[in-house]
Amino acid sequence: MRADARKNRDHLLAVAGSAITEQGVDVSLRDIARRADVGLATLLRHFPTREALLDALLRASFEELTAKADELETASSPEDALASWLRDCVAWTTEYRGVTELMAAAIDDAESALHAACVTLRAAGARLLTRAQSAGRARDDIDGVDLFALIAALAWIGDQPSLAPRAGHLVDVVTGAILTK
Amino acid sequence: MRADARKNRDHLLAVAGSAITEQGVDVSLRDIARRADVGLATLLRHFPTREALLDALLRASFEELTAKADELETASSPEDALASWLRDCVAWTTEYRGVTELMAAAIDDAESALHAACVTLRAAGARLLTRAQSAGRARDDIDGVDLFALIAALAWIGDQPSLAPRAGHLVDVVTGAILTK
DNA sequence: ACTTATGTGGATCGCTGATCCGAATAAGCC
DNA sequence: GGCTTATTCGGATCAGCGATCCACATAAGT
Repeated sequence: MRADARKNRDHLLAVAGSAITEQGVDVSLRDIARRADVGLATLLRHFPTREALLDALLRASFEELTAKADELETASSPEDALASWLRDCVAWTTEYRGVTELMAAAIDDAESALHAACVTLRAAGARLLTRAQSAGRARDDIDGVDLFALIAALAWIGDQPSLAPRAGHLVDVVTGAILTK
Repeated sequence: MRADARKNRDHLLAVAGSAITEQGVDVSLRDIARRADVGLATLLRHFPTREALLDALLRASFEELTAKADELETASSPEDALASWLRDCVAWTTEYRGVTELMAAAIDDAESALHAACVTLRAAGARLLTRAQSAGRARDDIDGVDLFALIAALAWIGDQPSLAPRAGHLVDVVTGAILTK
């Protein structure tokens, strides 16, 4: 990649990061380009879709969450690992308002740039769930997809200004429903 | 209201109903106007915003759900009433893909045309919850807002094509978390 | 310094919802 | 039935969106 292209790409990612943090993932791509002093076409060549931009922007976070799951798998009790990871996932999405929507859409659209990352994340959660179930610490009538749905739904609550204050408590309520006493 | 205006209004509501059922609440207003053989301006004069259109379209459903809550309050046991109403609410939203988003936004935007209906619905749920709590059948650490958030989140799951198949089961899971044994 | 392959961004397209205002028309009156 | 007037209508227009095209600028390799 040419040096100027690399510089534009990095700069765009940085600007997109702040713009999305401020305004949510639905921020106008034209605005991002303007704030980066770059033409809209340039932004769209580096990141052909909004999903591609978010994929580049969130890749590090995704890997972090997946790694965290792996770490918890050996470092904590099955129930603590699951509860803690669930909480981390929900907390993470609050940084990127609206990202839950895109992830839910990406999970069953193999063409989406975010698809792979979402599937990996879901698999990481499924491992923690299976482990807890094997230990008799989580109910057996849910699977990885259910877990992903519940996490996404709780994250969605965190995205709604009116409901966000309850998100933390409701994570506890749902966690209690997943874990067996 | 003039006869032609009334006719246009009713026709628009009917067309909007099918369009939204087919394509979700984000359907283009221009499309609705086209399908109703009417100018876009006419649609927008009758219903100045998408929320106003949905308010007119969903008013009957809202009243039905509220009435159902009132009826259940006397006709069923506290726990059955709550569980059944929760299920009804979630099932209802599946008819109007995307409506959950708008409701969550309307609940803390007093200017929204949907605001009043959402607040009333939330209050109806809160009454059922309080009754179950008084009977010792529901956990005491949640309130009407939490219940609304949970219902909305479950409805949101039902809106996501990839997660919708799990919605029914997850309603049971969450219901189990709300009710005490 | 020159050539070439790469990157850029203004212009444009089709779409969205919002608004304006001249034309059409229903309702009320004589 | 014919006239007047207040209401309603909808084509035209605007600013915004993401997507695409292509003449131009420029970095990289010789």
